Amino acid sequence: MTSTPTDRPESMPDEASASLCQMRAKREQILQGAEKVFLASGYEGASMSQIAREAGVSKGTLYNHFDGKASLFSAFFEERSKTKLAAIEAISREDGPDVHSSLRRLTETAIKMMLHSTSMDLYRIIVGEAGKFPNLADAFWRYGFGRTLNNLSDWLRRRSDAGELQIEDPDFAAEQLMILCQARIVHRRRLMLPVDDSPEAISRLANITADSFMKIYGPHHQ
Amino acid sequence: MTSTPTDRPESMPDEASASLCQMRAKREQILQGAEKVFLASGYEGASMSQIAREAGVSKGTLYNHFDGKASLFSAFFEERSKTKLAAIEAISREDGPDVHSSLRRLTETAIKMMLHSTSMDLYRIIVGEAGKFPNLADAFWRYGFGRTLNNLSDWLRRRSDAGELQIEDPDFAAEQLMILCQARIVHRRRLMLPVDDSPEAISRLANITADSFMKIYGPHHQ
Amino acid sequence: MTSTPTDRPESMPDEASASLCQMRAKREQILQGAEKVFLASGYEGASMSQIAREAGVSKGTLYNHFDGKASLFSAFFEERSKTKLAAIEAISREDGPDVHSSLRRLTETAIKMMLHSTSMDLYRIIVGEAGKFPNLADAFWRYGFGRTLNNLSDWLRRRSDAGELQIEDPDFAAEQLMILCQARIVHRRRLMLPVDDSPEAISRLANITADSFMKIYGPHHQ
Amino acid sequence: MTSTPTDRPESMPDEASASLCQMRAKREQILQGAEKVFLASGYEGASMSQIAREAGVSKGTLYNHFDGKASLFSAFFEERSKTKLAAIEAISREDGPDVHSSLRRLTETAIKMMLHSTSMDLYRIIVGEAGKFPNLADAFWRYGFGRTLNNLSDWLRRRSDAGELQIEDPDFAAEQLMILCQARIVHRRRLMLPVDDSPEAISRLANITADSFMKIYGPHHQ
DNA sequence: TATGAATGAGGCTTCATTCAT
DNA sequence: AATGAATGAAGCCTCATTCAT
Repeated sequence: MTSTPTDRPESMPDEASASLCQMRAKREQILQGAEKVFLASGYEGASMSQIAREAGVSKGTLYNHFDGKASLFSAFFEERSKTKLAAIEAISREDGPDVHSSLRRLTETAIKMMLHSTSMDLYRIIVGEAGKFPNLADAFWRYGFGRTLNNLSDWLRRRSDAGELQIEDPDFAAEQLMILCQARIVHRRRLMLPVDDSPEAISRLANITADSFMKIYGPHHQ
Repeated sequence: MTSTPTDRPESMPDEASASLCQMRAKREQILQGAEKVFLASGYEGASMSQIAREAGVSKGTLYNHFDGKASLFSAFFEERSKTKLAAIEAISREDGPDVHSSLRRLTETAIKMMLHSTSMDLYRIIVGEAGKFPNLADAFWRYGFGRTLNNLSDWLRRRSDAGELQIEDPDFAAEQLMILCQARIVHRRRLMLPVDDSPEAISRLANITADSFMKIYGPHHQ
Repeated sequence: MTSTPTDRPESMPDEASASLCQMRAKREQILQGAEKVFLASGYEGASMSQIAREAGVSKGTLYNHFDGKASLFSAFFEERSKTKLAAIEAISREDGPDVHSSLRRLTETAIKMMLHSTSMDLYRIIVGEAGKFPNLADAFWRYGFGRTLNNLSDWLRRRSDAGELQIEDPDFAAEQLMILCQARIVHRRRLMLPVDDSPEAISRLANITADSFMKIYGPHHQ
Repeated sequence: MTSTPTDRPESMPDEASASLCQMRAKREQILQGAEKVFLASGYEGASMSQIAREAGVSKGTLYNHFDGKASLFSAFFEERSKTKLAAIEAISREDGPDVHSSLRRLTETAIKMMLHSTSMDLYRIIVGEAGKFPNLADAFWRYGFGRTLNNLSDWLRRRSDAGELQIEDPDFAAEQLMILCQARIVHRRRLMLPVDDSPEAISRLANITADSFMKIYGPHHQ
């Protein structure tokens, strides 16, 4: 931001920067191969050869960039959690007057998000491998669920402060909302059970869920 | 030919029954080894040698009783789903006059159930391997979650019919109740995240959850 | 032949003879299973379990009747060489006046004999396993090829003595005749090469072969 | 970029060619181990460990060079059929005036050829495994017997055209000659039967065989 | 730094054989 | 004598990793 336009003039970009670029590129290339294979086969089921083939590099290169299979797996998982996990970010847009319809939009977004294939796959991976890679779940939570919960919690607090909702513990309320969104579809999908996930079904579920949430935290009619 | 009509009426003490007994015993022995190893290492991570060692039988014996690794895994998973998955069964005991306190007991039971180590481990396994063993998730659901949902749904319908609750879709309500129970503790535990699962924390969560459910489906104050 | 009808009256046929019969029957049953499997898969390729299954007996029974796999294989091979290997036996029928047409019948018989599936399979087995079971080839020769050669040699000697053929070494001549019969069809079939083995092709080959033999050993036209 | 137009004109001494050389060497090394073991034990009897040990490489290396046991076996067999199977090639040297003595030389060469240990071993292998590897017999025929037959057939046709022999079907005559050479010694040796294969015995047999052939196809004394 | 051949441990499975019933 | 469960050695193959080029 505050850097002058002539940052790093013409002195050293010859090799160092070029090779750095290439390194980064190769690394990303490898991570893409790793993503494909790990998501498809899990940690134990994946093989370094397969990853190398998928990434279009040699097996040796894998070991030039990462310490080994476990290391590559961790890198892949954290990297992808960071970049590919969706979170409800644009929540401030929902600061309009109608809480109820905002909630309906939010629940629908949340359900779709959790059904998204990458989220699903990462969830399955992390639940399956959490025993072997306990630290990864943290990244998964931080970049995925946790981020959404924070945003949601802030929003709920604001609306509660505004009197539109009656929430004592916004953190917990956010978590309740998110978990309610998992009923019926998301929960079953994680087990690969057959389920109707048509847009209509999702929309219907989102509405009921928002309604339920309003019943819990909506302003009491008295 | 000359046997009386009451030939061995209640049993068959021959060798057949003895050897059958032994077979069953060995099978169970193997399943116990399999359980230990599969729960600890997952499907791919487990090795037949390890299982044989843990079960105290030779590697060959594994193949006398099961067709192979996948078959043993399926048998272990279905068997354990059937026998070890808890479900809320004794729900009719809760047919007392006070719905709210019944619900509190139910939520607490449900949370404890889902936190139980076997349920947890089976959940982690099945989520991780559902892609490779799609039929197993079905067993997991049928013997675990599904059974509880059915029982709960019946109970809710009865109380709704009795006017103590106002529920249109008891199946869905049951699912909402169960999923609400997973907020905060169960959900985090599945990812091996640190969480306060002390009895007090559980009790508190159970109460809040029951309260929330009552807000959704309780009789409207008029 | 000279036995009275009351041979072995009623004294001992109870168990001993009955059990002896059963033993023989089981043995034969096993040998049939062994034949099927060994012919299909060779010695190393066959498994005792497979043989037991095919024979309809338990694996243990195999070891009650034979010392082990090698022993069973030897027994099967010798037994089948003895009973199933065809040899040109009814050669004296060919003592009619016309040597040439007798020869044509003989060559056709010989070719068909060597093409017969059991002969073929036994030949393939013994050539493949001769290194491991050197003694078996002897049985194969004695009951198969050798027997035919002897018969043929005798016949040739007789016709030579009768002046119809001019043969100095009937043993060798017999061998030449038999080996000439293997040209074109038999030889190729042993290698599983595609070949026309229709009755017409066989008949044609038999004729040419007989003609060739007559050219070698027929009475010189003077 | 700055390379002269005569950049590496006749070879490519880079790493590529060096590593290619090494690959070929290792491959040959493996094939030698395979040859030793397969010839001694047959396909099923051979073990990959044994081959690796005999070849002086690790078991894994076998699989870097060949797809598996069957693949290695095929490669070994075709390779050895191509390079080690003898065929009567220098047959045109026999275009001298004396057909009979040429034939005697040919028969002796043929008998020795077929008795040669590699031919024998390959024959035994292919007859034993032709059921499992049908395509290999083809290679065996093409590089061994078939090649000789072709050469011989051409030669016979020439001598027949020259009026020295009277042959209508040179292909078949060639096959008869070759098969006649297998009487007595070759045929028995394939079954590992004891046989006198001294040079004198071979020479005697060769002469008789040539004589017999001349009786069939020699110019008719009129 | 990129390559990919080499390694050898270890995985799943089959097999001949034994032995208690 | 018949059974078939148990055994453990051995078979084929794959894998993560190393290292010379």
